[in-house]
Amino acid sequence: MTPDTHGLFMCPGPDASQGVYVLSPYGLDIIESCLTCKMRADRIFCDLPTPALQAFETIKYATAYPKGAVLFVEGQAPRGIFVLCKGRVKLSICATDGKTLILKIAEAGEVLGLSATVSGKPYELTAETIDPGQINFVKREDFLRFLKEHSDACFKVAEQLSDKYNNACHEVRSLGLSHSAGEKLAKLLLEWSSKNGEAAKAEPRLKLALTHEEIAQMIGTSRETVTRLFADLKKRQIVQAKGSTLLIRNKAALKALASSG
Amino acid sequence: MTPDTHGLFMCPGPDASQGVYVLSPYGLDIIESCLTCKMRADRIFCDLPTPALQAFETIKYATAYPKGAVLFVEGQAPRGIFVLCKGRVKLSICATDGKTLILKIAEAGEVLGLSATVSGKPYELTAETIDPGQINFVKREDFLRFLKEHSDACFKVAEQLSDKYNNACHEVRSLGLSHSAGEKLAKLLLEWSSKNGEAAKAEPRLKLALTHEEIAQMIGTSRETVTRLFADLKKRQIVQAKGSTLLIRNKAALKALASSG
DNA sequence: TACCGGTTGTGACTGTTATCACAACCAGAC
DNA sequence: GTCTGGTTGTGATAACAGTCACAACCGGTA
Repeated sequence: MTPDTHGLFMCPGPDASQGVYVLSPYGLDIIESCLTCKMRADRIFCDLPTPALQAFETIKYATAYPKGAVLFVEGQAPRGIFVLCKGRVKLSICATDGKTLILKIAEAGEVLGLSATVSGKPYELTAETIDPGQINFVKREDFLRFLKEHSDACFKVAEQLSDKYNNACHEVRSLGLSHSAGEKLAKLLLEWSSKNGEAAKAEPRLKLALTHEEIAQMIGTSRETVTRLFADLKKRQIVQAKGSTLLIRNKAALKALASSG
Repeated sequence: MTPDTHGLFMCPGPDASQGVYVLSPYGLDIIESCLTCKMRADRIFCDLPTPALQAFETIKYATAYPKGAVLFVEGQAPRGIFVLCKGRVKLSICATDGKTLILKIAEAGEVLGLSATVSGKPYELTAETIDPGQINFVKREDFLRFLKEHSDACFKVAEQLSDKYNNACHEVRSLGLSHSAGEKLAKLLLEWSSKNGEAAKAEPRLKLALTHEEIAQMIGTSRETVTRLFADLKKRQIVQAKGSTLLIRNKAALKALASSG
């Protein structure tokens, strides 16, 4: 919530030309060069042809971030894009009264601040790291020039933006068309349970990495309501908690809740 | 709500090479060629350099639509993009129980079905014309090829998508961070009143082109609530109705409502 | 004129959820 | 062990808004 200086924690690590992995200030290896990045192929944006990637290499700043760093705040003029290489980032919007809505938890491979950087309008949300990670920053002018010169990158950007739009539409559906908080929570749990290859399992399990407060902010309800809803789900044997992992015992019942309220 | 055959009403008008404007089946002049379109300069997407425009010309189908035509339905595989030249289009999402949420009323110059066409994922919303209009359709394969060949068009697409994302974020904010239906209605009225150069006026006026039912669908509430809210606003002298035009008599009060609830 | 479908206005009732207040709990620091 | 801050659990209360039901209205048409 408290914005830092410029959202830029420069990584003062050793000479980049030496090797691909260098030790960063926050105790994690940082990926110094995109050209040799092992994860590149899996990522929508990063999988560019070599010439584009080389050009990107010259304009990006590889930086390491601590937990809780604010990359940008909603309403700020766009400074540039943030390519999330490692770690997770919380994307939220926030009302004048302090009420916050978490839109999504961005994972590695996503590009943040893209639409604002392209359109020139202010960032429409706030991005805050929730664990230490690495982020490649590119200044707006550099990025726009890069896009004009590399049409394949430009197409990737369109793809990323489509993805984001898709996401936002889902959020709108969930917020606007649900009849109750229970319905929204069920939807969220099902969405979470469909990750990490748990989708097919009859009784998927998932890590509850967020507090009730944060879950409440994701579905636009109050903390107490979330607590009560969880209590109810447990009483009805639909879910079962084991420490911070949640076991979904009755997927069908959860699905019924998600679509009826 | 009832999907038509393919969302394509071919315009059987006279020879396109003859002139720019030809008479369409629905009694409106259609803009046959983008190259000579007078509105081109004002529109985000259409203002392309001549070579790109010429290429676009060869792949687009200029078609006239009646009122109430369904261009595409949420969940359908993307057939292509729809460039809205004239008329308005209602964009909505719809729950299994029939409850509908209107996301926005698209105006001339917007490109519809863009993100689905780019990403290949199903259309995320339903598009339905609300008055007769003209739409240029481009098939998905043609459009993707066009984008690869014309990087300036690709950049325009990124801009359009950014715009759409921005819009969706506003929708999320309004839906997720409002405390009451009154707050959402006030926000909507202020947004409407800031169009058509009425923004600066102390007592802006706006055309109420939608029914209470539709307004309810825009802010995710019930028809009766909208009726009651309007009655309340009138009683408190904040707005005043004159036929189908609404005069905002107390903008400050409306703003207060919009931000506090 | 009377009729009609769609829209708007209004009352009564009910369920959901926000809010406040406080107790219980848990993990880490000391 | 004790303290402490953050999290979770739970009750009481009030307000908001959805729903049903029906009356009133309005514009077009036969």
